[in-house]
Amino acid sequence: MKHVDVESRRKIILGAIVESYVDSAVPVGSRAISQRFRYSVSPATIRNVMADLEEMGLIMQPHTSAGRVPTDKGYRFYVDSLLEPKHLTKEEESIINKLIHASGNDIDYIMQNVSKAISVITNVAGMVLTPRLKRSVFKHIELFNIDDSRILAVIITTAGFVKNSIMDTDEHVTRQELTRIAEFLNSELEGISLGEIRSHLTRKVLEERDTFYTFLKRAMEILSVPGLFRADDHLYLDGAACIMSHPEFNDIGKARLFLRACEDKKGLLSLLNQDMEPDGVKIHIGRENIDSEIQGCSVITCNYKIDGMTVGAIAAIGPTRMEYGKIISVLKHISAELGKELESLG
Amino acid sequence: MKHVDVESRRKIILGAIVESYVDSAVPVGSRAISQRFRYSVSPATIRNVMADLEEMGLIMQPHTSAGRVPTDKGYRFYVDSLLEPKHLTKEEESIINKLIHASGNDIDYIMQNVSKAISVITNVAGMVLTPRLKRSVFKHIELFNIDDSRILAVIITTAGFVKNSIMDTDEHVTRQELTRIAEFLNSELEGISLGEIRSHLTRKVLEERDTFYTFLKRAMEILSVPGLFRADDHLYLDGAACIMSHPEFNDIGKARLFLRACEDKKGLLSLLNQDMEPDGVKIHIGRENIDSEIQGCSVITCNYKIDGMTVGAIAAIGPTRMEYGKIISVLKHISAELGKELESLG
DNA sequence: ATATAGCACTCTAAGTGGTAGAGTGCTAAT
DNA sequence: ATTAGCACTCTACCACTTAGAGTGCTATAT
Repeated sequence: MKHVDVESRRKIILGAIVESYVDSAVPVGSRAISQRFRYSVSPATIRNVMADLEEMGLIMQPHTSAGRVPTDKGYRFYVDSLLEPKHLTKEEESIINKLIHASGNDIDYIMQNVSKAISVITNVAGMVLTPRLKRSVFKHIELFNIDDSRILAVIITTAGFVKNSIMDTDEHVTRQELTRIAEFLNSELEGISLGEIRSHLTRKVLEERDTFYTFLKRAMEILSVPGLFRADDHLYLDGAACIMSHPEFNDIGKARLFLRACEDKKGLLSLLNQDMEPDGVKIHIGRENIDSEIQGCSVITCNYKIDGMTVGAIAAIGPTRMEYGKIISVLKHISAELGKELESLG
Repeated sequence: MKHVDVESRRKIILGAIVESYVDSAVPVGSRAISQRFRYSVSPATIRNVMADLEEMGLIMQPHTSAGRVPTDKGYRFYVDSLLEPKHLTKEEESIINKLIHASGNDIDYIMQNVSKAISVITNVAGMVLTPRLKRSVFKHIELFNIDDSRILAVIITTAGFVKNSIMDTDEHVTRQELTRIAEFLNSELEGISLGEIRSHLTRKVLEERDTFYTFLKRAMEILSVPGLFRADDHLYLDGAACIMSHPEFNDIGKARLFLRACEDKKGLLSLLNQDMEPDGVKIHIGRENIDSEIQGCSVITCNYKIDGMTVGAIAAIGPTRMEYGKIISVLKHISAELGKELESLG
């Protein structure tokens, strides 16, 4: 630390400030940093560097005679440039794995446990976006009458998801006809993602206008029931309570805003959806979030995959002052484990 | 008010204290009560009555020179003996009905909207317990292979709920055999509640030991897959944020306890389950709740029915200081509307 | 040229004392 | 039985003080 160039020293000290502040939630002063390096540099020197960092907008003082606190920009720099991957402890891994893999084969239950796992390990709120059906691949459809005017359709995807939907029909469709339609669809749609089914069939109708027309049209009608492919975008959230243990939510007003944002779900949903495309971990710090209600918060998201295909996302949301390194590792790990678990169901 | 017997006067004043406190969250003094009755009795008289009520344990003083606050016992007396039914406004009814009936035929969405309706109208948290499958009546089952080693079972109930489950089999079961089993079950189980299916079949096996034995046994095996009748006890919760606007949660510690209790769900779940049996509205005040975490809170629950059969429950949870009259009316109304909505899906 | 010690300065958090106001209980009068 | 009057109690609020943490600047040492 004694003889390094000014650039490296700034980085080292910024890192120390961020880590110390994340750890203690108290503005960190020059003395504390100096101590952290066993007084190999004096507080006065640290103060000079701090003045630079403040000028660069990476840290700030809540008031004149307080220590420094990282700004959003400071966190961003920390996250982008000097964050080191943090390994999970054996214990943590085992808690996570237990929660995920002991869930039986009920998707709902798995999702609940995953969001709980995130929040328990990271001490911020955990979220999970259910696997998008649209991104799943068609495997099998079954159609049958449940009474004179209603048909039940059951679709199974390669990943083992089952989606069913009841539709009303004006005219009675015979069992034979339903079987024929199902057989046709089964051979026709194999390997197509659910999101593409409608456009695929429309194309087919145009191509084979004469031969199959009425038959195809009926199949289309059946599949066009609303709800069959409706985005099944359930958002699981857990650990909103443990957020309250962070001092930034001592102000009850902020706590309420945060909870409201969590309950609203629309904003978070769109954020997760938008973050699903690029692979890997995405980080949104403080004011970078469009959603004004959760400024002062950071959101870290990560997609998860089944058989190499992104189908959903998990996330952690908490105060800007969060353990970025740890949370990133946790999300990566959970994303992988969740993928495995879902594949094993398929 | 001037010339009534002492007993009635006590009741009237207790009622006034409760209502005033519920309204303002401020300990109510003798002056305020006197004013409430246009000074037809003087503060001094009120004080005498208050001293009696305090001795009876119905009200208490936070400190010597403060007004009075109802105790749990006071609320209980108020709720049991002097609560008058409160009618909802047209607006409120229309908001509720819009939320419930505009939900399409997706159960998940309906439940979400019902819990939101409760919390929006009552300004405390709303909860809904999904319809218990076990209490639903069997209508139809369909079985088919999805691949060599797995079978998909789809059960439909008279109320129109669909439940499906995938089961692994050691040996391949042919399509013909599945059809025969399904036909058998369809004729055998009609009108039986899902909860009774297993015992019904066990009895059957014993009765017809010789003729059908292996056939029945296979049917049993298929139906005994875990998860097919597993309690589908999803608990929907909404409005945890609006709880924070009540002054009793200004203490962040209490807020955290409350949130934790809401997230834990186990306690609430068992409370709702236990309250499902008796018909109508049930009220749990403060320390009456076993769950120590939500002491200081009250829970009001109400069952709901499909075709006269109780299948689930709704509830409101908030600080002890809540608008009992209004919330009771809201839950009654929503219970009825939810029942209607679910019947219309069946 | 860089690092450090020393010092004056600033600001907060916490504690102190004093006051106004709300509410009570008791007693005596109606 | 009811009420007016009064002494008493307790809280909430305000102004004020003080200790302590942290800073920036300057002069000195390396």
